[in-house]
Amino acid sequence: MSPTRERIVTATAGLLRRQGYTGTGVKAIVAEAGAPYGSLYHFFPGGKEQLGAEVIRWSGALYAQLVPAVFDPAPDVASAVEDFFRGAAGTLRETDYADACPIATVALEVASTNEVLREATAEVFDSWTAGLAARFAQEGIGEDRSRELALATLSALEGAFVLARATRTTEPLRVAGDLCAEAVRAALP
Amino acid sequence: MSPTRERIVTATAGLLRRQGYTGTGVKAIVAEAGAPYGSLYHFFPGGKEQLGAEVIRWSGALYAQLVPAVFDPAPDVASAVEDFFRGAAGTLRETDYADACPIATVALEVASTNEVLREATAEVFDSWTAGLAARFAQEGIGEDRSRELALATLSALEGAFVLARATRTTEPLRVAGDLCAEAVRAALP
DNA sequence: CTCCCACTTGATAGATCGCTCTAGCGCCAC
DNA sequence: GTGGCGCTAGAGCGATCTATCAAGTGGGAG
Repeated sequence: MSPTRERIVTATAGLLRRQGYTGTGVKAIVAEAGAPYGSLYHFFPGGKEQLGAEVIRWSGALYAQLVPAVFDPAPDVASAVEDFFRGAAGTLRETDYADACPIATVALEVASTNEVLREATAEVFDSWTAGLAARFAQEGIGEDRSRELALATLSALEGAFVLARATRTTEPLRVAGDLCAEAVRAALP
Repeated sequence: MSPTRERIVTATAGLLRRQGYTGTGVKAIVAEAGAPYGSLYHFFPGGKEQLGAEVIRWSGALYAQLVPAVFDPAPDVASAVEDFFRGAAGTLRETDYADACPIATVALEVASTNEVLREATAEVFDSWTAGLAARFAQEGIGEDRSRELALATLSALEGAFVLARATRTTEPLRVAGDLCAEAVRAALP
């Protein structure tokens, strides 16, 4: 793939994560990417919306890789959940509470205003849920219960991100992580 | 208070909830409020930012009233938590997945871009946390544990809103509500 | 070499952004 | 009636938004 196109995608991903969709201008994207203005419309003839949809899915796939990266080395699945929340807290602090979920801000913005982008965010959340549920099922938890735990864990994580970024504390991530880890532990056979 | 000023505040609250801060133009606000353009700047000389900060706090105070409204008639505090999530799910469905948290979208948008508005959202989240924690403490749960449960419950609720609006399902609210209610039940003396 | 096409470049269109400004309306005090 | 004032009313400013466009660059195929 063209390096320019790649730079546009990664630059947009960073901007969407921090400022959301409507808050990110095309001008800011090409400036951040160091790309000429016309190149963006060469690679993304659908404009900002097409670029946004692709970046949402790209960020979603990238973030999904964190699940095996954290769960594989963990001693058990419950402490993996704890590690996941703890790692997110660390990233948040290191980036001055900027880098949390790459798509949550956009998801809320577009949920009632842009069906194309809303579907992209829904796909990503579904894939994350499925990935997490598979991990739980792998430990012997029933399929339905695994899916419930995955949804609840993802909800707690996303919500903790909201509170943490607003209040500039990582406390929500700690207590939400403990709550989920405990629930997972209790569900283990 | 002037009825025009009040209409501007309520109209802005509705728009911020659905479309966020950057996605809501001043023109859209005055159109929705049926108010003349100049009136907005008469009542809010600080412009869009001042209006936004006031609306965040106003919506926060309004939403805080839901806690006693749901918790008072409930048989016990754990089922009150369940009722809260169930009620949110009902509202979400009735409004075509538009009306969830009145400030979450704005909170994520401004967390790294506007300190004035970020502080307003932080204040609201803090007040909600305190209100919820007081309810738990009232039932004999220790002060620290009450605060933890309040933070975790609020996190789960906010995150479930994100997933629910994106995927257009109320399932996240159900499982997150169950998780929190169970945790509260376990913490009761 | 020439031709071709993917890609770069930036000026610019047309719409919309937040905001300011002047003008005037309607009500109350005097 | 007259003056003052809270509020209404909307034209219009400069800036910024997304998107388009024509022109140009560069490298590989023939």
